[in-house]
Amino acid sequence: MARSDIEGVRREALIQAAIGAIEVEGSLDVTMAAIARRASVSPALAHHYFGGKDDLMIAAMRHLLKEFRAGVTARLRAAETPRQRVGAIVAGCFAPGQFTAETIAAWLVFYLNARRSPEAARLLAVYFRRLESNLVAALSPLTGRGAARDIAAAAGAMIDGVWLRQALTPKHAPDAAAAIGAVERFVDAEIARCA
Amino acid sequence: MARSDIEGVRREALIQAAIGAIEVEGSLDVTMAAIARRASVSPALAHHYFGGKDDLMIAAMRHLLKEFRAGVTARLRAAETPRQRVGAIVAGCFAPGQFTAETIAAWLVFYLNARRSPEAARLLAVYFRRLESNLVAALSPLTGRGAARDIAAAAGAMIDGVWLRQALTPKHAPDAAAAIGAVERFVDAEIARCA
DNA sequence: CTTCATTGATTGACTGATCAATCAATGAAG
DNA sequence: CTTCATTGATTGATCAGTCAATCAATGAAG
Repeated sequence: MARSDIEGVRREALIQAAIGAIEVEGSLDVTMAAIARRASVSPALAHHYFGGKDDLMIAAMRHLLKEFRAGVTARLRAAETPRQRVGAIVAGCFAPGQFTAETIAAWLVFYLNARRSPEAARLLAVYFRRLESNLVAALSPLTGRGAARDIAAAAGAMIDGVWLRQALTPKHAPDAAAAIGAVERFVDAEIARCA
Repeated sequence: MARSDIEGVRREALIQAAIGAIEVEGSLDVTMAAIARRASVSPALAHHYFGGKDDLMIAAMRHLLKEFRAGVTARLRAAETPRQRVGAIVAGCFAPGQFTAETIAAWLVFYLNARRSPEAARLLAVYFRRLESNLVAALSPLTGRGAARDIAAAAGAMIDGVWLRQALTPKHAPDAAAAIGAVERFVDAEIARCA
């Protein structure tokens, strides 16, 4: 492997290890040693590349955010009608990579962390704003701008709620189809109310 | 103060202090020293009454659960029609004591903790089961048992989602009326679908 | 093709701080 | 005098972060 690639590989491995450790532990209270062990490097190396634990956590969060956004935008590009665009966003929220108990637990951890870390709060705010403005844009042609805002807020809450419940019932495998169905039914009902 | 009351007073104070500390910190990673300081006692006393940190956390969680349940059952007793019973449950979820950013943060912390603590998971499971069965019982006369189950699950998810969003936007004070309105609109629409 | 200096990767050992938990001692109420 | 509440001091463990020292790859000079 070319030497210039090593840094990228290590950073990636450490970020994945951090997310994995957070998922398993259900808390940001994971040791650098545990993360480093997962990435098969020494704890010192994690500090070498990320400076400190906080920076690694922010990097891990940014990674999750980026993955999520990529899934949504890919689905949005394939959509043609406004209603399909709404469906694309909903489906993106329950994509196989996103809708697992472990990933959701990691999201929750980051949510809570945002209460303490301004940087984490800023990242999450950007994510929420993008998701909501995507939804509003997709809904506006169907319901008008004002109603679109209300529906987007409610649908967003419902999506988060389904996520949350899923994270807490590790007995059942996440049922993405049922989740999407519930949210879509809600959206359809709300659109009908505006027609 | 009678000597026999002291223990109860201290336990109560320590539980409240624990919840307060968790709310502020947004994590179970609060020190016994910080909790004890909030309760104006020494750290050693907290251990004396609760045995260990885990036990104190479980006690705090149990306390939150009990408060929540008391609010819902009080509202349920005042309801007369099935639809009113549904409304009572929804309103109970957004009661002033429950629907604050700090309390919600504490709930989230306990949620995540349930991934690690079997006792916490058991307590949460009881809470979920009760809430859902209350909802199903209230909805069944209106929609039939099968549909009631589906609607209860979706409404529960929506309630949790509204909670979650609220915990993450500490800028806005929680708007209980809007939250109740959104959930009730959803429930009404779902009931209408079954009529 | 060698040699060797440079640079980045990597680590083990260490440190200072923090924290849960313990315990023996104190003191007040009955 | 007995019992229980209460605490200060202490301990052992854990962890983030540091540092000086190796190791390995690259490339330039001869």
